Amino acid sequence: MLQILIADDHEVARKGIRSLLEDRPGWQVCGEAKDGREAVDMAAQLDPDVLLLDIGMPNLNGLDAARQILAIKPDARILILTIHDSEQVVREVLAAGARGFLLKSDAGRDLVAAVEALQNRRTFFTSKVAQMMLDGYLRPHEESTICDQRILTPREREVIQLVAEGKTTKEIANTLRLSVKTAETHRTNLMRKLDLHSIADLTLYAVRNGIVQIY
Amino acid sequence: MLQILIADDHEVARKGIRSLLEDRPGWQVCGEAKDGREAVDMAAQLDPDVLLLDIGMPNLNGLDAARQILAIKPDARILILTIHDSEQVVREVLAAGARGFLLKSDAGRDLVAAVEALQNRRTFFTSKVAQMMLDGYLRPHEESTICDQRILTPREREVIQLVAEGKTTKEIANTLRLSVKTAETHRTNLMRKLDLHSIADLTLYAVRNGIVQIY
DNA sequence: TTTCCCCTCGGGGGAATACCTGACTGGAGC
DNA sequence: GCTCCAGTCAGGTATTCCCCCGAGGGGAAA
Repeated sequence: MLQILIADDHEVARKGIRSLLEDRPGWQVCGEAKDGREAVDMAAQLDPDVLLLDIGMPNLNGLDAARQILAIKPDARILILTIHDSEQVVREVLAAGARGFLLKSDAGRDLVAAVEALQNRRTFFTSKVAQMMLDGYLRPHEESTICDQRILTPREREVIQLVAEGKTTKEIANTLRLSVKTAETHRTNLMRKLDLHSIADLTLYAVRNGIVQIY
Repeated sequence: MLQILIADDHEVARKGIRSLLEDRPGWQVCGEAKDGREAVDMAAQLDPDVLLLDIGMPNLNGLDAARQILAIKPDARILILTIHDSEQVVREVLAAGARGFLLKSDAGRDLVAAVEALQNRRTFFTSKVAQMMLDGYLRPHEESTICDQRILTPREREVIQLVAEGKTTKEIANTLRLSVKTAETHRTNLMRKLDLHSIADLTLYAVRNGIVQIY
């Protein structure tokens, strides 16, 4: 039985995905997470075979969640679901180690095929993205904008997302199970690295770089 | 001689607009402002007949700038230039007292005609917007999202924009020529009105409601 | 006129931030 | 072995934020 975990912050999206999958014999949705952090925790507990992760989620976005999940479960096959399809996003998805990339607009048509591909340890990419990869595969990599991996460490990306979501240092420490001082240290390091000097600056940086979702 | 003031945060945009206008006999670009605040100051000093204001500008956006300019120069004719064309934006533009609305994508074709219309004390609206107004003119007004006029006072909108742009209280006080305490008061009032409790929350609110530009 | 509201400014105080120091652990890479 | 770095935690200090309080002027609306 193929165990599938769904992570999306919108319940309707989760239910919609579930409905597309659960009448399929041999497949079972073993859990639903409403953000990336829950997805990581549930992945550790439930050990799903395939994970469907939305990118734009509160607390921890889908890309960082994918990285964390693959660090503890290298065999997990991850399909990224998103509404965005820029080349930069695709690069980040691939760099995060995901096996598939599906636009939500294509999910109704292609979701079963995508999960089937991952089940058989193949990859799956939305047609538009597949074409994009063929067109621009050898183009020089531009600077990364979303969830920048070169500058920020994974922990720092987690912290900046929570900062930008309006959480206080104490809340961040609780969420990440850290001391307040450690959360402060990460925030300080972020500011030094990015040459920013206030919460508002960090928030704008996160918004501009897609680390948090606006809507 | 028709005196024209241009306000846009991008120099290339200002030069482009200027080039479209300055070979026209009887017209003169009397100044260029790089944000709304400069536009207000220059409008008071230069007393232009027609003002071309971009909406998305730092420090003070084009809509609030239009309101301030019309408060001190009721005869000024204002043309709003923007890349957005949602119905909500159009409503806000009209409510601000602008005489015209031109999409930047149409500027090359229609800018001269638009300024000509304002010169003759007529209005001008991008064709797409004109159609939109005909279609939906009598539809019930939805809640305002951009530069919300019902909840926030003009001063408060100025403050929240500066807060969300990462400025410190001291910088805000200097920009608005206020005491630090007054800037604090406005920030506090904003937080109470909006039920927000941190700079990051205010920033996200401003981003979500289009008070600041993200890109 | 009276009553609002907006704008302005101040005091005070507790909390949080910004920035510095130093230190320990563990893992990855040399 | 060693270095390097991410991650963890702590102390200290100056600054800023956040939220009370009060107060006065001015303009618009009742």
